[in-house]
Amino acid sequence: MARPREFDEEKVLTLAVEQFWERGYEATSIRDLAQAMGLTTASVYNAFGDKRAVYRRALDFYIERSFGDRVGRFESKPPLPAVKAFFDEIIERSLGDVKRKGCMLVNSALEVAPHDEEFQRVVAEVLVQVEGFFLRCVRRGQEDGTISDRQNASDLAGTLLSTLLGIRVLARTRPERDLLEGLIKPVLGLLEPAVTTRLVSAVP
Amino acid sequence: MARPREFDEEKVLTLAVEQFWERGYEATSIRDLAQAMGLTTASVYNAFGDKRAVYRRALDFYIERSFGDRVGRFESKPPLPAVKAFFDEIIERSLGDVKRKGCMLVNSALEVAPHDEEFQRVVAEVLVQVEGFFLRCVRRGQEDGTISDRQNASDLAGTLLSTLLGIRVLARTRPERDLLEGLIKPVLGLLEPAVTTRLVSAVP
DNA sequence: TGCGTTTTAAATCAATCGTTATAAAATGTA
DNA sequence: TACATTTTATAACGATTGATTTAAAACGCA
Repeated sequence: MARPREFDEEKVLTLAVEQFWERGYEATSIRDLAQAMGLTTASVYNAFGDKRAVYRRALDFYIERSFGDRVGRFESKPPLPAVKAFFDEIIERSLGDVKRKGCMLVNSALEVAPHDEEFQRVVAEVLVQVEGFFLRCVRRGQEDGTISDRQNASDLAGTLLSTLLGIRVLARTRPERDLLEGLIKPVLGLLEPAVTTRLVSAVP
Repeated sequence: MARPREFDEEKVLTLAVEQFWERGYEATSIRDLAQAMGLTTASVYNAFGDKRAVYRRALDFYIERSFGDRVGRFESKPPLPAVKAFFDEIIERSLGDVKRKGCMLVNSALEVAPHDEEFQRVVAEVLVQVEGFFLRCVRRGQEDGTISDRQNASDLAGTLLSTLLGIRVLARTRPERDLLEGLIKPVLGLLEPAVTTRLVSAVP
């Protein structure tokens, strides 16, 4: 019926993600983008619409790739190891981030979302999902006694979420292993059941 | 000797901060900037150099105004109340941020610093200073017994720093009081001395 | 009151911005 | 094989970008 596309949409979207992720929205021109995707500007506009639409698709693609499977992958583990493994992976990813791209969701939360309602909604939804993952972990752990119940589960989930975001920002300018691995220790200690409390009731 | 400036440097820098803070570096054109500062583009270039130089001066001005006095203001308080008051103020500032500008230092940590060595150094230095403030608070508290010593002081300082950055990011898309005030509770709980431990040693 | 100097204002520079025509190339279907 | 349709490549659109030029305006000092 018509001339077929010469490119694979997933492939060029991966390249678009790479470009926007590294340089951000404003600092990436359509020509930068087209070159990174291996397309002409005409093809970009024909296939995706305008620049904002490409960014939208790229961000969705990034979110799907970064949060879609990961949550499920950790949720099969016991609660405390799940949280620990989650942060271990984030720290390793941050330390291995030679180009200092950080997390594209955090980047768009600061550059794009504040001036664009739609992106604000998208980012907020993902943050709610991540918070939900933490909340389910904490609840499960508090029920089976593997996570301390001295603190409210919702509060703890919020603490974990803000810690995650904090690491992502901090690693952007100070990707130091000691700093990142050190700061996570007290947070994980917060989750561990208090042995001292058991000792008290065991003494008499 | 020559024609005097018609503007006050501090005043126009305050306006430049406002513009860069709200829109970021890339999304702010020289004409946006000049208009916000109430100057012509020629005056901007004559007085400051190029766009990057204006941003540099604006960021320095912001840092001085935001971190310069604040640290000293809290450091006169007892350690735990100092940390608590610091976060209370950050939360109130975040919730009152109608324009969702967030923290200009965090913004530049993500938009400018990754692609500019000089700004990377500037941002990193401020983060080290804030970490130092937290570290001094924790150390003082651990010495006089008002802050728990179950966790390493450096680790705790890192946790507080990442929590601060996390709040700044989170509030940008989800400025919800319950969320922010909730997440800070476990972090402060982390600092409080453990009453149970004292009970254990008091029993025999 | 001029002189030297700097800041202003206005216009303009080439380059790049996001976006779109135009027409050739490439397909399935008739 | 010719037609209808879509994707390509190339070029160009007006607008805006960061930055500069030119000349008038405004001072201190001689």
